[in-house]
Amino acid sequence: MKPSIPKGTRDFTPDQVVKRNYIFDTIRSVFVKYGYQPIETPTMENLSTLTGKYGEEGDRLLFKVLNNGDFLAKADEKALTEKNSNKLIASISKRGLRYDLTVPFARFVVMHQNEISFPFKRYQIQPVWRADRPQKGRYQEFYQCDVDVVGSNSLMYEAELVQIYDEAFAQLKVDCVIKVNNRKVLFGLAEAAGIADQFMDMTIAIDKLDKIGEDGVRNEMLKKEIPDAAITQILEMLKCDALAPLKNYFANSPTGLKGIEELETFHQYFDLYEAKNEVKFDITLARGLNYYTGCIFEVAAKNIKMGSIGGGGRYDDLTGVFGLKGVSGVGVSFGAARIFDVMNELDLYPKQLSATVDVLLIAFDQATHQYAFDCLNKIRAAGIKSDLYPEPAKMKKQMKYADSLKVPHVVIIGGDEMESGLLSFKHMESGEQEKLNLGEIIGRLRNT
RNA sequence: GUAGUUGUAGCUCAGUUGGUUAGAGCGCCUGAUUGUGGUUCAGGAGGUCGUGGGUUCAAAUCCCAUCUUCUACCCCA
Repeated sequence: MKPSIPKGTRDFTPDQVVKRNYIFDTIRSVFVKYGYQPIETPTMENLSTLTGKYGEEGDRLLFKVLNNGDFLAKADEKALTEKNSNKLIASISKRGLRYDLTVPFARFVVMHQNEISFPFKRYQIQPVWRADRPQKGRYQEFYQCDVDVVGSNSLMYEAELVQIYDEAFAQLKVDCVIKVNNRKVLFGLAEAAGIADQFMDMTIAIDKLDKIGEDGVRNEMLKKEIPDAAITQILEMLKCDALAPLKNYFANSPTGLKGIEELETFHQYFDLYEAKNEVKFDITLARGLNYYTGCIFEVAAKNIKMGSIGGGGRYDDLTGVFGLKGVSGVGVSFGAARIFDVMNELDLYPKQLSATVDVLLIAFDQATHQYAFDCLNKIRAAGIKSDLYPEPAKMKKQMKYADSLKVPHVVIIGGDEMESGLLSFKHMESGEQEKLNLGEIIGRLRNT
């Protein structure tokens, strides 16, 4: 049969995994430094845990897992004869693949509430699945790196999470702009314009501003039957790039004023930190996921056309649906696949990143091969990544193998070398070669 | 889910109005070089033309279906 993989998924070669691990390790080290603890959750969740948490669109993008056994015998016959897929699902699928890491985390917090102490700071690096149409930078399977803290309303954490973004991307050398807004400010816009009940429609339209422009947003809102006067007022308010002038608009919107106050508090903390990337208030930042209630964040890479490489925000009551009220959470997510793509295109990886060994040993006959194996053990005992060509083959073949693996050094062991104990140590890039004993070779390799 | 697009050697791609045995570059293998890779030269291997049907004397080429790629919506990391 012809091998293939499902659409929107991909294999990772050793080279790519090394790069991806570099990203994970970098991000993880920042998480750990800021005091976050690792957790993992199952690949599959109960479908009931997932449905309804991501809006109608999200439900459509959920991967459902078909029940085992004779699932058709237990299927909803009415839905089956009606060919009503949505209705049928409940009776033939009780599990689904995780869509993000936030909802499973909320479930985790509720289930383990008596074992964890609040505020609980966790990070989680695992793949998620979405049945979306694949495009550039959009896959059906991709890793997310989430950091969240639940059980505290302190805006210190908003500042901390933006710091984490800044520090992680600075370490990865990805230039980016971190956009900050507050859902309450957006609500203030709707309230000030007298269309509080159409808040969601307004938000979705505003979110597209940089894509479809002011006129596009106006049309979008007109379609949703938002009054012309309100639209004009909203578009006017959207021109604000600072907090102070907004206060006048929000005179009659307590929620809007609260949003401003939260952003001001955020800045009181955050401004004590010297950011390496651009961090800016962007009133047009909306974000789709509707569980956000306070500050929201999004990260966009500079110098490249790519969707957002991270996003997050505060959600006041995510655990509420699982029966735990009044626990506030705030968190951000790193989109590993997109960061990976950005770093590939901009070639931002450190040069020494390599999947292979520091030295390859080669030998020419059975006696030298066994001698070389003994040398290999000693080199490995010294903690140096090393390997021996598996058989005494032609030198050309072995050298070519070393070259294709980009091994920086080769140790050549023939009869002369074995007798004298002075091995030929070759530096592949320069082509230079010298005779050294094993101890000296290990010393050289340690210093590189 | 809607609309379009792509698929030919390991990779990047040619392939005429349908017409002999489907090509190139790179890569790979062998040798020139019995102990020296990345350069050079000579030779060689490698293809169900995404898959399944159909039209035709004849299909990589035309038609239909399907899978996949990429793109715009939608949404999003």
